[in-house]
Amino acid sequence: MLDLNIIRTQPERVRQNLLDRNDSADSLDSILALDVQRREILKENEALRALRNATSKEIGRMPDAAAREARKAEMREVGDRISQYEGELTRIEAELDRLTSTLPNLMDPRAPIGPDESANIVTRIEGEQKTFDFKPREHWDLGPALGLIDFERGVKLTGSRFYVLNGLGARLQRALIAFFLNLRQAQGYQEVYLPFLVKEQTLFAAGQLPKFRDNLYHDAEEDYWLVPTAEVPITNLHGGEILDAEALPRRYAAYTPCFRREKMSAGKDTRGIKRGHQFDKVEMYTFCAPENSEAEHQKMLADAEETLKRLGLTYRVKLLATGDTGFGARLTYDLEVWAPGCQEWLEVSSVSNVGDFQARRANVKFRRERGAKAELVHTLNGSGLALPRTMIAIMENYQRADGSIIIPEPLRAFVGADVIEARG
RNA sequence: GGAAAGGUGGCCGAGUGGUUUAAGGCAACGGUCUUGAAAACCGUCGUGGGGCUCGUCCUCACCGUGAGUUCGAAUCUCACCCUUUCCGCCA
Repeated sequence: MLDLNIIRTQPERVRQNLLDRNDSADSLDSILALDVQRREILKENEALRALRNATSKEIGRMPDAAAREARKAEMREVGDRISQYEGELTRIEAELDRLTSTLPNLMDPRAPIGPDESANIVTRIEGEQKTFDFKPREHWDLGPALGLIDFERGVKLTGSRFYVLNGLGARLQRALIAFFLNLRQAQGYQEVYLPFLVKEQTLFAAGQLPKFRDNLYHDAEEDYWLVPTAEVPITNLHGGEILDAEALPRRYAAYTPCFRREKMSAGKDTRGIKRGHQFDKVEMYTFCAPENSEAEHQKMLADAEETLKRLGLTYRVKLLATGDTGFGARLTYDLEVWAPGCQEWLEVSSVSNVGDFQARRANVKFRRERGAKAELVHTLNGSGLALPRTMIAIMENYQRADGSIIIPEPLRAFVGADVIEARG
């Protein structure tokens, strides 16, 4: 959520931001008009309420019954007018909320300006794209061949874009989760285990609702929503709280499955396990003071990169353009890992500084010192990492000519094997 | 799922229609006293919105949430949510 005061005082900045994001700026003028209306009515309504409060007190002290009744009649009329104004206010505020809650965050000026992903900038490539003396196979070929991935049975159980992991396939994923969480802990993130079902307000605070309703799974019976990322529950861990300055930064790491309807990317990446309706992820999340969010952003990016380095995977860092940056983010780096089988750079992490955007929606504040005014914190989130695509990268990068896959050293203890052997 | 009790500021807790401007206490913070500390005493001590004369200012809202009754609601009515205890069920 943007600060209404910024919308009011710097409307042109907000308008330009919407245009840079390749978003519509149509609602802006309505918002400004509603804001003026709201304050006019509020002012008059408050004057009436003040009058009624004062008069009601008088009535309580009046000894004369007739005079009392006359005053009551007057106040009945005032009450009617208050009701009218409040009906108006309710209507205006609902509309104002509806419109402002769909405005995206203001971009960091360092983000390249451009309408879509074509304007993203690759800032670095770390490592060499591996070469093979045979033609590397794609994971959708290798996985079933080694008995790691079973696409048919996933479809049988649920439908398209669901799959089953078997044996060492399942074990490899579990190993990655344990490896990630241990690394996060060493990097200063506290592990949390969270509900995978949340209520509507939790999704609103994280910025998923109302705008991205179509991409979420919802249980109508209980009015619960399946989390699309751990970012959603973590954002609300401190919802409505005022944190002590000494408690910041607060860094969390959580493993959760993520559920996405993928309505917005229907038809894209249907092959393999790159884009399912359910996938696992370890997420990093930080609450900090505003002046520290840039440093925390760099730390989180470095922490995510460290994961890929330890796994010996080649990756590149992208700075996302205005038109490709997520709704709540001010600045986002994507990490993309090289998959030599399908010959693609796969996004395994997205590391964003969200500023006070989610903190305002979730009402998370901190106090610099006793007696100081509570201020909104900044929040940051980053994948650390998405599991299926990391699995793809490992399978495709560590495959050998005979069809077997070497397990990267840091995972061996967790998997309990050094190699996934080809089947006879 | 059933029954009962409950939900008031950071915490405890009073408040059943108007002297409440949410009492009182605890904790915290500032001060006086003290060689220092404790004690005692004095003071400060919620969030959000709006206004202008921008202040140690005025005003509105908020006592789980939402409606309702009333000139006036923390207080009365209705619905819902949550917590605790007991019962049932269950990994």
